[in-house]
Amino acid sequence: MSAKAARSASLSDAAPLTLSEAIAPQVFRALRAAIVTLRVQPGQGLSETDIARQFGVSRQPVREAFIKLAEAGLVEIRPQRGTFVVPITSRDVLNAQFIREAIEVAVIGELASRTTPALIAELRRLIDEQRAAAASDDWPAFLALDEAFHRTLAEGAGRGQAWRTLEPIKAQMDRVRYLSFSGASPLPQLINQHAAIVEALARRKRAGAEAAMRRHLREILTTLPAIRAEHPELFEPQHRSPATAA
Amino acid sequence: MSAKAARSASLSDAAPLTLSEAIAPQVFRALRAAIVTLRVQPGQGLSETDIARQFGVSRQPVREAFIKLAEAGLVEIRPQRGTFVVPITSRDVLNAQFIREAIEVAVIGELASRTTPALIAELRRLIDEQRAAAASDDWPAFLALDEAFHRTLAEGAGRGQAWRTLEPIKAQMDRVRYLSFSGASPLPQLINQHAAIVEALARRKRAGAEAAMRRHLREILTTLPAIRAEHPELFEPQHRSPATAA
DNA sequence: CGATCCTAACTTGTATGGTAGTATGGATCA
DNA sequence: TGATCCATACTACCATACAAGTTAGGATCG
Repeated sequence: MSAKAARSASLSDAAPLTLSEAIAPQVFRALRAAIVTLRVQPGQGLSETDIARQFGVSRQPVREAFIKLAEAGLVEIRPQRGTFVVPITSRDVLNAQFIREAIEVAVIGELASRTTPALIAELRRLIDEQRAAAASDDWPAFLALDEAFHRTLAEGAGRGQAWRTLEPIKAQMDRVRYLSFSGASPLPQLINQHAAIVEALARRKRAGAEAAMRRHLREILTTLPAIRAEHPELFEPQHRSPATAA
Repeated sequence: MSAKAARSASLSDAAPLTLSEAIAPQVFRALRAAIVTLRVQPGQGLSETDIARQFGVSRQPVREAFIKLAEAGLVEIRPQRGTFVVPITSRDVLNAQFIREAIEVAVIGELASRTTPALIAELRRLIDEQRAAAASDDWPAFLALDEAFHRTLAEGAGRGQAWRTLEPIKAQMDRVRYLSFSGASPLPQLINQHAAIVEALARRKRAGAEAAMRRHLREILTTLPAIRAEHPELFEPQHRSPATAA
């Protein structure tokens, strides 16, 4: 059909699009997942008409999904020109990390003085499951369990709302995290950091819990350069390397 | 025309709706301003058709504005039922305050070690203007200058992006701040807090600057109960006073 | 051969029509 | 008098049509 450049072959692979829910949010989630898992790569153009055809719906819900993706900073809508997946930029990743660290450290600080044995047990159960996922090298499962771990912390502190506002910001980091499965951060190390956080919480050591969380969340700062070096085509072009051009 | 309950008489008062920009964001900003300044009050219903008529546009851009308002937590879209301005809830205000404090304290902490004389001068200039606004009891001008003060801090720390992500969250607090003009927090006190922050920054006292910012941002926590008592109709009904329900 | 202009095929933005679902008010019946 | 049922008038959501603008490519002219 389209003689244009690389178009994603199939976005609606695992997209049954139930009718019990509005279409627009379903399309949004499907596209976000496709972007975060890099099935559609930075720089690629997304056409409302094209995506609508793939999902078998009209342009309207697709358009609304595009707007939400743009607010999350995953695509850029250029009026009358096109919509494009934005490249990963160190600037955006670092900014997302900064915001996430500020909020999650504050959450863990509050939680240290109001933690309950039930919560500690729940967190330890999640860590056990993470060890199981690591043992079978199931990276997607670990990502989901990691997400559950941090969300449980936020909800335990009564800050579930804060976690929800964090989600669009986290999306900026998720593409990098998805690339980390190549082994940038060994899973046992991440899991041990989780364990250290829970240990400090169990002993109600506020400063210790905050420091442990900070160390954990700064892991991405050390892995980012390696990932960028490994996949330069996914990142924005380097500022100015004097000896590269055509 | 409409025999329904109280409809806002005129939303398009100061809404020329320039053609050089897309309509949807303009409608969004106009509606947000109307909600934040309480020209449309909590509980009030907003109809796509009605608003579209008032602005002289179609329903589509109005719908997109509604979606963005819903993401900011200012309205609630109930499918096939209607869109309603959500009441102010202590829970949401407290949550917004929590997130804002976490981020702004982190920003001021970073800024303490990288501040410049030019930035300090700029901040002091803003404080002078705030004193002038206070002297003439110009509350809207003070609100704008307060916003500029905090934004300048964030941009000075190289965290302008963080400030932008904070904006939709701040909207939750803005309705309360708008009500504060009745004198909940005396302006000189707020300005002195600003001055204390800048003073700590100028002396590069990181802990002091963080503490001063924390004190400043927690001001709303003390004024909130009074404002709620003064305008109970703008807030959600009280949770459960033990002597009312079954 | 080279630069310029113009046409045609895209893009997003907006307007309008139609559909499914919900709330409301009045008529009907016990 | 009271409760129940039903028709009507809303609502948000989706589909489709149109408009405004941009870009790419080919024809034309120098």
